[in-house]
Amino acid sequence: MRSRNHAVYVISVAAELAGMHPQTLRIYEQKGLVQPKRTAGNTRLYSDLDVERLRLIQRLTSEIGLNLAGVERVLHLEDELQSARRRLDRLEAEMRATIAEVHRSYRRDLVLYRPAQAPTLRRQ
Amino acid sequence: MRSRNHAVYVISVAAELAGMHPQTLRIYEQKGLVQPKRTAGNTRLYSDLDVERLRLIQRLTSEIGLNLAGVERVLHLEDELQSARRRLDRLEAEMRATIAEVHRSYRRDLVLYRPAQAPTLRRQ
DNA sequence: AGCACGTTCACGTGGCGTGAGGGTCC
DNA sequence: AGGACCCTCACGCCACGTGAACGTGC
Repeated sequence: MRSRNHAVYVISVAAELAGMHPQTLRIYEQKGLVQPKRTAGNTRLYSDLDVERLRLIQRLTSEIGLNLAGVERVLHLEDELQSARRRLDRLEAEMRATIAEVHRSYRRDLVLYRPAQAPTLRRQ
Repeated sequence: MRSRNHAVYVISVAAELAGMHPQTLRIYEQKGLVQPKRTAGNTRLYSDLDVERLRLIQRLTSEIGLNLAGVERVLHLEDELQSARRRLDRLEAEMRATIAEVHRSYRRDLVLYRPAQAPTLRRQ
């Protein structure tokens, strides 16, 4: 599965996979929308991730009707939104954990009022 | 300050305030980007909020180069992002409050181990 | 009665996709 | 040596802004 994610394609293949004209891919690179690697001989190499990104751009332009400035902006905003939502989820989990931790700490405190039983209760 | 927020403008004035052509404003309304009120005689009335929105659209199109589909999408995404960030802030505050509440509840529980003092400690 | 509003249509410009021409690499 | 890559230029189409024409409201 590692090797599959590292498959690379020359521009004609990548264009076919994304359903686009090869020249279009060159324009997209020029505008900074995709950054394929290059061989020593300057040939573009598109990864699966690059192709996926191309398909996303394809959707944004043809279905939604964005121009390239819009694609750039929307991709950036969607990244931000996704990261904000991830932070939200993480914070929620953290909140539950912290509250549980507070409960646990008080339970430890409580046993101090019954010193005779403390040793047995305290193990783990 | 209440009345200032309810100022309204006919299309020529609103267009001037936003630095746009009146016809452009009609197109934007047709595309759903702004929704000015109407008089009984069908004349458009733009509020300060409408004008502000027009200025924002102006920035997105002229400075950033979005087309109208992009403006619509970006405005929507920015709304979502803002609401996600607000939720994040609220959740943070709520988290602090909840943890404080847990602490307080345990402090009440603790006094139960000293029934003689409980009545006085319990008030409030 | 006149001016600014309403709508619809037409034109110009610019962004974007597509193709051709010519050079280079495998 | 041939085919696919590289780049640049040119053409065509469509979106958008702007203006004109014509009717309506204040």
